[in-house]
Amino acid sequence: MRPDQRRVPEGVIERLPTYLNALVELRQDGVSTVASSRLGAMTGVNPAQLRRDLGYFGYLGRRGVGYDVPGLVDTIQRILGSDHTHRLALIGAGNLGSAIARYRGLRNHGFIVTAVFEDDLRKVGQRMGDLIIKHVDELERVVADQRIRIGVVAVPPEAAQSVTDRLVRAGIGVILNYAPVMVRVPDDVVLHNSDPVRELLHTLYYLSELEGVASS
Amino acid sequence: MRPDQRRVPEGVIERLPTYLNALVELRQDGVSTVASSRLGAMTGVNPAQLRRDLGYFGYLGRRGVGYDVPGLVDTIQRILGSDHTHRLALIGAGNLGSAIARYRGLRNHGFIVTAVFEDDLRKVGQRMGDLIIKHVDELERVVADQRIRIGVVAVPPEAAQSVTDRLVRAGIGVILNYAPVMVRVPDDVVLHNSDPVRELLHTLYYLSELEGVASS
DNA sequence: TAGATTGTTAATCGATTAACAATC
DNA sequence: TAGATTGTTAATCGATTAACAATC
Repeated sequence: MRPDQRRVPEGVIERLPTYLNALVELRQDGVSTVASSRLGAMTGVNPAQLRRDLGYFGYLGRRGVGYDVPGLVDTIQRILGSDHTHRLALIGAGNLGSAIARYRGLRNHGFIVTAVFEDDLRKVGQRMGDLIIKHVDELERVVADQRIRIGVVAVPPEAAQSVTDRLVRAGIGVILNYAPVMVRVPDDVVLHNSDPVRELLHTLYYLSELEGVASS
Repeated sequence: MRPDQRRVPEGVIERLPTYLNALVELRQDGVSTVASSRLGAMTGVNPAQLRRDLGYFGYLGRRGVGYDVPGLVDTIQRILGSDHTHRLALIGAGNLGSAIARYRGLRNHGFIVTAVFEDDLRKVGQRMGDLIIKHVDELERVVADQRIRIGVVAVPPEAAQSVTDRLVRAGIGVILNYAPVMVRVPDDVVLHNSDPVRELLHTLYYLSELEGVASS
């Protein structure tokens, strides 16, 4: 088993987008080469770990010099798959949906919302940015026609599971769920439940700890 | 050092909200007692790990019986600090801000948005739910008056760091940042950067892997 | 060449899991 | 009591870090 075929730990994959952010920043500033110590300081990662992480993908720095910034940007984008554009289907044209559609970070990383779906007939047919809001019944057809592989769920909690099931049936590969319920998907679909409450509860613990709240 | 004074690993804290969700569900269904095997199956956590996690807080189940559902709900809420209500300051009254203010999950877990701030004078003075949108210049005063300790940043990326700095100066303890930039805070402030793009990039990797895209 | 920084080995650390005596 | 399930020990696993020879 060659090193670049070894299974890559999930922690490594989670750190790649962080590296990418820092590297894009460096590239904008015209920096052509970066040492693991500097990139580590920028991202809060131990330099040894950073070198090891990059090693998983067989990416080579130059001893005594460091890593080539543009080259590493390209490499990480290729590893993550963000070196080409991805079409997103957005389900839910409420406040959250509008916020997502408008989100600049998405376009910068090659994500383009190419279809928006809604249940509410008053919204169907209206514009959202360059797109016309479609009825959710068209979901399967449009997803297939446009060969969309990523779905973003931004509907009320009651509707989240049924929308998710439709996306799965339509053959989508990745679902990002922003509804405040956990949804379930088959094993072959990649799911990310984004629950702000869970994040808040999690940080809350550290708040109490910081303030030294007695537990008795 | 007694076991309940040992430092609790971060992974444990991250799992607590998941346990809490499942337990609340069980409680709604009138289940009074649950074994680690069942709760583990519901949450995707190994039963042994679950028992160990609860052990960190000195919480005791009953051998041969399991864990008391309402008791465990109370205990986890107390550990996380969600056994009493928390006031939130929301900064940014755009689409994202509106979505957050309306988010039901928050109120269910004791989080109440009690102040909304905006930069845009056209929005200042308007209503959002029961609240009047305030100008961001009032932030420090209102946060101090209402003794708010949690701030949620939902402003455009350019404004995120300066808003964060104001929150820090106002003495806030926890900041949830939903703007698509990393912001920096002093060590004594708990920060959570919620970057949807990072989540997307991360899931994207698994999509390519699933589809067996060749890397050469 | 001399200085810098990598790639990688070995050591450390911590988290996860299996197993089982204790006990409800 | 017999069956069930905990709390906890010991074993495993994997990730992180320090250290340094290789090398630009």
